Amino acid sequence: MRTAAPIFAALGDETRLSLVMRLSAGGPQSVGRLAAGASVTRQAVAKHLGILAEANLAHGDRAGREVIWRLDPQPLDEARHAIDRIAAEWDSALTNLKRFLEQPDQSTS
Amino acid sequence: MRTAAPIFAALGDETRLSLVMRLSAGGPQSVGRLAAGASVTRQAVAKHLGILAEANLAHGDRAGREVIWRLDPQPLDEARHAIDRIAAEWDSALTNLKRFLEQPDQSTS
DNA sequence: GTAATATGCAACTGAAAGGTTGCAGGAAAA
DNA sequence: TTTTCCTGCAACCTTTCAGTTGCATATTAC
Repeated sequence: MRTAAPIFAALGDETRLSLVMRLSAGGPQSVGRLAAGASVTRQAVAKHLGILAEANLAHGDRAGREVIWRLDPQPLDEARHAIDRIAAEWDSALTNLKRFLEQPDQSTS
Repeated sequence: MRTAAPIFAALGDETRLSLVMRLSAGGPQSVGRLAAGASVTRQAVAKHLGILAEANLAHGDRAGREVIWRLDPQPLDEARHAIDRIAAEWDSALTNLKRFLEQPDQSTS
């Protein structure tokens, strides 16, 4: 579960999240093409892609003189499961609290 | 959608993710109790709680001389929807690619 | 009232993150 | 073979972040 933190951290940057969105919507793309649509330099984009790769969220394959980057969906599942687990436990905690509050106090009988 | 990045960023720290997990599993707790189970100082925990509050993931209510912190589940939903959207578009991109590859080349006929 | 407990605020430090510029190297086009 | 294009590497700068220590404040307990 602690392994989910780096994934969230990788998604927790506006530029990187934008790259992930464009990779998911537009399919595999080269570094240059991704950089052309970004508001930062190509080197900054390359750095962000490297961070996504370290989180196993994406990887690039060389094709001639360009490198094509594509998403890697498994870590997304892990992140989603982490959120699901938090939400589920939180819901059950709320349910337990509600049950506790609604239960008549039996010590007064 | 860009609003999801701060939420991911808030979840992208091990200490904070651990706090979120404990709040979801153990229910509302005071700062001191959360700090007692953490590996960092109470002030560090307080800072992290403040960051979670800025991301609207949690909030604290004063109760006497302590402050009770509880989770705020709505932003979690937003984060989950962001992941769902990425995964959905990614799946459709894969499906389109597969369809393209499997389609017989009609220009050769 | 005094002591103990729980929290908040402020200043400081070290490290990491995001960004840039400049240059080098390899592949493709002329 | 030159020239152009795409990418990687390295150094540097600035800002942010995580964490700490020390002190002040408010509330409960004695």
